[in-house]
Amino acid sequence: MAFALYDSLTAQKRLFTTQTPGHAKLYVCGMTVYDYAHVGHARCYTIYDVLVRHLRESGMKVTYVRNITDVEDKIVARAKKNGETSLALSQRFTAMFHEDMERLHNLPADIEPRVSEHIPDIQALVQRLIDKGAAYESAGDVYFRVKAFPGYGKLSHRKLDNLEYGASGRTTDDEESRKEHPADFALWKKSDEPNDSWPSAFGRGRPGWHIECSAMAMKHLGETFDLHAGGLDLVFPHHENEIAQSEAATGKPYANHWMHNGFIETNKEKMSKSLGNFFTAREVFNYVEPEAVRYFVMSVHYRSPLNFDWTLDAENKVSGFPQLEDAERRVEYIYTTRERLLAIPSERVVDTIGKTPEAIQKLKTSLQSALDDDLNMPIALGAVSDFLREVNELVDGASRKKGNVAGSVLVAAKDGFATIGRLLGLGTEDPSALLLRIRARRIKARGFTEEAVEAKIQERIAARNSKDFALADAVRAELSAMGVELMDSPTGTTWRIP
RNA sequence: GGCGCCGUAGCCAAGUGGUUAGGCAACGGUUUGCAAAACCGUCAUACACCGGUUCGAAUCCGGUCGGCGCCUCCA
Repeated sequence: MAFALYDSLTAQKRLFTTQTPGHAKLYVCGMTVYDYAHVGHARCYTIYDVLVRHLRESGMKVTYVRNITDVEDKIVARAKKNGETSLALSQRFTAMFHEDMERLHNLPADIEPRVSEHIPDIQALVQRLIDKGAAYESAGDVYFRVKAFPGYGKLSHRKLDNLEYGASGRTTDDEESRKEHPADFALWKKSDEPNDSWPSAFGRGRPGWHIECSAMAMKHLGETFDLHAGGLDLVFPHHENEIAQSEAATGKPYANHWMHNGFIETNKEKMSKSLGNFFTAREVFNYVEPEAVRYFVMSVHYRSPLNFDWTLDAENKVSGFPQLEDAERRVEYIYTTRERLLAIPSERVVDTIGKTPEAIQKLKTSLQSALDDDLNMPIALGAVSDFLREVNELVDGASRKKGNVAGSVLVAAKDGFATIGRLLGLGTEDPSALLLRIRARRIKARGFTEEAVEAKIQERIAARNSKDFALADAVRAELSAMGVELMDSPTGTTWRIP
C-alpha cells in the first residue's frame, strides 16, 4: 500500500507512514455536544470514516480515537438555559450524535474519550508544563507561554509577530491583562461552577480550550502518534496550540501527519453555528436518505469547499436540498442496480467462467488506488459509476431473450457491491426497503397516498387487459401529473417517484 | 496588515507539464402497445484574464481580475 495523503504540517502530499508497522493510530477532533450535529459535522466525520475504512481495507490495524468534548462554556450555558446539568445535556447530545453517525453509516470510533473523564490527565499535563516553565499561573488561570515553544505557528504557517491579535473580537481585555503575551492561551481557567469545575493544584477551575485533546490523544495513542485530523477551522488556534503544549511537555513530535477537511458552504459562505446558516443532520434526514448526505460528501475532494443550498416554498419554508436530492438519485441508482442484480433468476445463471467486464473486475483496485491518492473520493465514485453501468449491462444481457450470465461474473458483481459497502459505506442497506422508504417519503411530500396510486394502477391494469390503451394512457398521464412514474414489466407494473 | 485556498464545457466535479475522469441536464438511438428504468451515442479539442518558461501549459513562474477562509467559538 502506498497511501499518499496531504499533510497540513508540511503543506504537501506525502506518504502516510505509521510508527508501528501495520498499525495506524488516529485522533480526530470530535464534537462539542451541546447541540445536534450539523451538515458540516456530517461531512467531517464521513470523510474520516472513509479514511479509517480505507486503511483497514489496506490491511492495517487502526486505532481510531475520536473524542467527545463534554466540558465547555457553551455546554454550561446551554444546560443552565435548559435548567439541566451539563452532564445530562452532553449525554443526550452524545446519544443523538451516535444516532446520526450510524445513520450516515459511519463506523464507531474505537475509543471515544470524554473530557469529563480525563480531568486528572489534563491536570497532570498542565502541571508538567508549569514544571517545564512552559506555562504560568495568573490570577487563578494557567496559561501556556507561547514564547517557550519556538515552533509555535508551524502548523498554520504563520509567525507569532504577524498575528492580528483579537481579530475575531472575542477576547476580553480582562483576560488579555492576565497574559504575558497576547498569543498565550489558557490551559486551566478559574471557575467555581458547581458541576463544571474541579479542584486542582492551581485552584478550582476547569480545563482550557485545547488541553483536553492533547491529554486524551497522548493518553490513548502515546506521546507521538500517526495522524491527527479535524476541520480546517481547527488548524488555528486549536491544533497549533495542541502541538505547542504537547511538544513542549514531551519534547517529542506530537502527530506525524495532519489532515484537515474543507467546509460546507452555502451562498459561498462557510456554514457555521455562529453565522446561523446551518442545518442539523437530522433536519436534513427528513428530506433525504442519510446515505444521500454520505454520497454528497464523497462527491467532492475532502479539502475543497462543498456547496450546499436549500430551496424555499411560497411560505418561505424549507422545501428541499437540491444537491442532496441529486445525490439521493445516485444512491437510488446504486440500490436499483443491486436490486436488479439480486433479482436475476437462477435459471439465467450458467455455471461457467465468463469474461468479467473490466469495470467490475477492477473495481476494488480502482477504489483503492483512488483513495490511495489523497483519499480521492470523487474518483472512487467515478469507478463506482463505471461498475454500476457494467452491472446493469450484464443484468440487461441476462434478461434478454435466451440471455444469461456466467456464474463467475455474477459472483464478481456481488463482490463489487460488498467492496463498495466495506470501503465507502454505500449500498449496504436492504435495496427494496430503502427504495420503498424513499418512495413513501416522496409520495407523502406530494400530498398523495400510496393507496391512491395503487388504486389508479389497478384501474389501468384493467384497461390494459381489455386493450383499452387510450384509457390506460389517460391513467398514466394522470399519475404522471401526480409525479408518479409507472414501469411496466412482464412481472407487473411498479411505480416510482423520480 | 499577515497567512492560505479557489476560478475547468449548460450545471456539479476530478485531473495539475504531452494520453477517456465521472455525474446531472439536453438531444438522438436500442427496448416498449405507449412509457419508465437500463444501455449506446452526441453535447466535450473546457480549463478567469495578461505575460513568461518549454518542443509542448488548464497544469510551472510573474502579474491582473473575481470569490472565499483563518489570524484565540466553530468540523
